[in-house]
Amino acid sequence: MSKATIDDVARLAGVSIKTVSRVVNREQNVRESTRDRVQRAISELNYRPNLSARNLASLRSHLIVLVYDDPSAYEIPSGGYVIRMQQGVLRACGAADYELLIHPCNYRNRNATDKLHALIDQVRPDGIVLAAPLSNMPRIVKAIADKGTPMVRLSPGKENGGQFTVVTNDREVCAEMTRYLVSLGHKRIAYVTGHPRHKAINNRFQGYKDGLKQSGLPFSEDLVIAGDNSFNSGEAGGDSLLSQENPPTAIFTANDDMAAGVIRAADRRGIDIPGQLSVAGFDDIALARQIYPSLTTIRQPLSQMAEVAAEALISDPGDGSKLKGTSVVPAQLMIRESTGPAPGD
Amino acid sequence: MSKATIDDVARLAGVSIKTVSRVVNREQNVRESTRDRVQRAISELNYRPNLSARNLASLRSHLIVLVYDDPSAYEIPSGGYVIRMQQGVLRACGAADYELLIHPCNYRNRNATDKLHALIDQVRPDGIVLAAPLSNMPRIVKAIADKGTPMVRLSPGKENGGQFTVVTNDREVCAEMTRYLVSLGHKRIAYVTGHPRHKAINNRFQGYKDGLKQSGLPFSEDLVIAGDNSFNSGEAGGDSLLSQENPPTAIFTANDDMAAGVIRAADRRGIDIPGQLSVAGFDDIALARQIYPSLTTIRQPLSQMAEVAAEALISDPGDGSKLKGTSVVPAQLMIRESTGPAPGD
DNA sequence: AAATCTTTTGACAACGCTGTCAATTGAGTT
DNA sequence: AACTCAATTGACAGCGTTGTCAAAAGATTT
Repeated sequence: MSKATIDDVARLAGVSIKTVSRVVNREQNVRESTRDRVQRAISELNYRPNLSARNLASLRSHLIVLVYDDPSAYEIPSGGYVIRMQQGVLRACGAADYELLIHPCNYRNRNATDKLHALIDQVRPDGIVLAAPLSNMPRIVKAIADKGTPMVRLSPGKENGGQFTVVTNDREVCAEMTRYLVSLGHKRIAYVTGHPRHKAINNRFQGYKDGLKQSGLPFSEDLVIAGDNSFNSGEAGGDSLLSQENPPTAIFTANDDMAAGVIRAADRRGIDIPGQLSVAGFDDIALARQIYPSLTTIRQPLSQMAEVAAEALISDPGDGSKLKGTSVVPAQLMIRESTGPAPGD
Repeated sequence: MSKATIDDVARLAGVSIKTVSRVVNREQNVRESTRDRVQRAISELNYRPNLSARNLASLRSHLIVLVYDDPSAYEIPSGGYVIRMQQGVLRACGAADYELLIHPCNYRNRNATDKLHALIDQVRPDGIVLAAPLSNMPRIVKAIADKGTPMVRLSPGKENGGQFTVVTNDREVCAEMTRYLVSLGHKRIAYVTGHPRHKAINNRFQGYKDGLKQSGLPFSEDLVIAGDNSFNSGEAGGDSLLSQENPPTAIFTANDDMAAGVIRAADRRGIDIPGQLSVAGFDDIALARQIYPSLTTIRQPLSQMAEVAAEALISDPGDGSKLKGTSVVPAQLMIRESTGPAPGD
């Protein structure tokens, strides 16, 4: 039932509240002996500084906000994505006695920016971690920047809007995946693109093309199908590709959901994976390990990216000195069962 | 760049700050005309009350905390579960201008309760939504209750620890699923149990037994396999059941992950689902709709439960009058492709 | 021992709001 | 018109911190 305040601690330790404040905030110039005395009083009373009072009196709120595309706007919540980012931010918060407030943001909504403004005005967070695809929407970025709240963008591309941005090497790693498929003997490697709204999607497609070029293979429009990131569009794309006269021996998709769709399409046609067809995705969603065959894919280091972002916000002294440039956290190839040597190779 | 304060609004509207406060808090006894004037000033200045100041001055913090078992403690984050609860709480928060703070709690950790206490002391939330399985751990419940913070427990069972509890009818709905399988002609219906730590798991098992009894079918230990909620344990359980001399024609598992494992085991043996084997799970994770055949399962109304919980906390006037008893939100059977008539029926 | 400088400490005013309680206003009565 | 009572409004003191600035205490130099 404790609700010890700084006054209680000061009284018990026989010092002024200001000195207690100094100890709590790890300030310089407190005699070792008094610091000890205060520390003892703090733990005896189980004192914890009230966040609201701190926030009100100082410029730091000890609050980080994670803003991400509202998953409830989709039929199937792509929860894994969000959870992993949350975990990353929470790791950084936990290490620094910060708390995390979450704010799904539906950018399709007219009042999305109003809500962001309201949030910022009301809670005055020390920083905002802005997830993709919002991090690539000028309207959203501007809404936050206008308020002057420190922000870190999580982005799959290299582009930088002036704020500190944590990125992955989507393009490079997709080229790597493509080269890997080539190294298995595949010559006809198809690609299913995703929803062009996501910047990442283009980077991945570029990476696919880079990989072909680097391997000396020709790029062919016939082997590219437009999907929209959904399982269903992957299934449709797979159907379309596999019904060609000269079907591809490998299909690389811009995300795992679509890869799962491709696998289902192949399943229904009795096509063996990876014997007759190799399939690779992107994301490493939980499903990737659970389907049969398990899916070769690319894992975005979402949780590390979010952690790096939150750390930067927390450790910034307030002048933005830690919030400059770009930090690259590399993605990783996850080779599993769905890819294998090209048939007859 | 707005940072209008209540003083600015008061000045512009030509009233005292107290009157502005009254308007903001929708108090009675403000003349219509002054209310209008204040409202106009508020929207002109884009004023939003500072949350910390409110929190400090009043007993309400406009903050809800969602506490759940730390999913990062597992290998495969069971994110869907958490996301859905978050969505429910957020719905209630959005409707009432509340913010959501999330707090994963690793109960295996010695200092889990300390962290909870720290959180409560620091942010003084208006309420805590406590998710299962934490909601059934006396140590955790007590840690929160000791601080006097209003709390609502989300629980799969009927038990009630003295706090307001939002529950599902796990047991009843599992009996219903069992009866449904019987109605399809199945006589040998196996069951894969989950990790006994979760109270829900026992309720589900009881429901399975209830269903058998209600259908006049005998219960047999031979048809029960112990799993641990993981995909792998489901696969192992499936293998074991399907290698019996007289294998079951239907397998009901305590969660979807294990059901997916069973399906994989059947796949590998070339057993057709639902032709030769019906499989039913519990949870309705995203995977359930994505695998082939799609999974018949039971959907917990997690998001509604969380919403009901948060609403109760938000609407409680502070005397706990809204925080009594138990509220049941029924779960729902999701009949899909993985169940069908018993072979030869 | 006095003078100077540095380190350590404390008094007190914010921070932006709500609660309390008293003052003012307006309506209804006599 | 004076009086009563309810509705409306405002003054002011907190809420628990931190920032500012000055005072006190030590350390160093002369």
